[in-house]
Amino acid sequence: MTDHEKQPQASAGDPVVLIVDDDPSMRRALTNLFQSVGLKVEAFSSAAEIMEAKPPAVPSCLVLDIRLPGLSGLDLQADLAKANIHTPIIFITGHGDIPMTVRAMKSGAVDFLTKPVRDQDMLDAVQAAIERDRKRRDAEKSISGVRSRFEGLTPRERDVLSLVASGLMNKQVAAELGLAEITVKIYRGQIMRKMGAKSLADLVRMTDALGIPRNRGHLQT
Amino acid sequence: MTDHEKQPQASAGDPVVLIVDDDPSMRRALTNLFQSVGLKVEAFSSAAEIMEAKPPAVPSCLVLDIRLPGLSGLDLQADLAKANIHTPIIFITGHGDIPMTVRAMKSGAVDFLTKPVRDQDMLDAVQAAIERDRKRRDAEKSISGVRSRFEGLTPRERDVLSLVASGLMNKQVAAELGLAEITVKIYRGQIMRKMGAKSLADLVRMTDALGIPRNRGHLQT
DNA sequence: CTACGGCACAAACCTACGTATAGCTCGCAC
DNA sequence: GTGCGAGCTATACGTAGGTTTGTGCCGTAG
Repeated sequence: MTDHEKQPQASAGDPVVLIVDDDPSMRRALTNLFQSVGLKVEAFSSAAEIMEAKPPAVPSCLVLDIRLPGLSGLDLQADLAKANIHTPIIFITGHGDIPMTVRAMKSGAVDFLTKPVRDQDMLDAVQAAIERDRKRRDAEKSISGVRSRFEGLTPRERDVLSLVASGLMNKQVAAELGLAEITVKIYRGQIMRKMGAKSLADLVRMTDALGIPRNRGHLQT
Repeated sequence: MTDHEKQPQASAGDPVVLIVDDDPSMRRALTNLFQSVGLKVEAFSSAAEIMEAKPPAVPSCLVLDIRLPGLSGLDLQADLAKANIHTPIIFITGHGDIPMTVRAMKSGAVDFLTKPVRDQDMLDAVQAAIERDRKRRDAEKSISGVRSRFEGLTPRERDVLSLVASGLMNKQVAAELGLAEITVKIYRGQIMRKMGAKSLADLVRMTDALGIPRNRGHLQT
């Protein structure tokens, strides 16, 4: 084995900072700044340009000038949200106003910096943004496996799963679905195997993570 | 208080808007605005003044001028957070800047409006803020009962609960705690009764809501 | 001292859970 | 048709979960 180290899956690879700014000197300055602390950088000059690039597969963040040729930074933010891309965004502005700031922050921006930007502020913001993205990706990944296994269930198995995870006994599930108790038991076993759940507690947490509706749920005062 | 309206309050009472502004004319204008749409209002002229009042027990929100005598609006926001009071805050400012806005929004403000404030903007913001507070209160209430019941558990019962909710079988819990299986069964029954859980699924969701650490949890890819 | 609550265990008993083996129908793809 | 998978059920058996009744120890509050 040349490579006995199993490092990569800890939490994805090296993070990358995506810069979108139409000012070449600004791009260069930011690139140098981020590279000086060991961050990878990709720079773009317009919103359209970055929309064509594929979303990065590693923890990343966007540094956007709010004033861009074509789509503005805020428009790009909205488009990314619509495209279900949740890369954290840091805005930079030369002459921004408060309503603009509020709109950006309400839409989930991590920060909104005014020119001239202090290097340390920018690095702090990027640090926080990348950390946020890393957490989001970890959470995403942890349920993607569960979700794909759920897709592998038959419709009937999903019915049973829903009721079992609600806390019903096998006989109650059977009555609810018009089945024999033994049938429910067998489905239940298949569900546990297919979902890779080692206990009912596992199964309950999986269904909650997937947002499966509870047909008989409760948690009152 | 002649209150002829008999409103059957579905969940919690009438919401109230708390205004903090040192300008009497502003207080009057805001009070009139909110009352015109049927909202209750309490007005204060300084941060110190509102800190002495007791936190409201109904869905509410704060409308703060950012520039106040004594503690500023941002300071008040920080103090409230430290005091574990999470009433949503809407800021108003005459001459705010962007860093101030960012700081307020990052600290959880729902909105940040600039003078002159358009009535509709203010009402929309208050509406959103109150709705947020209502949701938070509902969530809070739904676990407060669970939490108090958990407090009623003996230390040993909590040990067992933790392991049972992790998905261990009774015999495994017994081995882990150095007990006989029968003892675990008895504790388990007491836990179910004390917590008011009608099923293991209930119990698992309660422990998760309480943030009880899992001693043998898993949910990997 | 006595009473009480937490902790721990045991025998007996019942219910619920889970699997294996086996058999059936139906619809669909080859 | 033949095969296949989903769906459904049954008998049988073993394991896990859960309650009841009763016993005992320990420490502390009254």
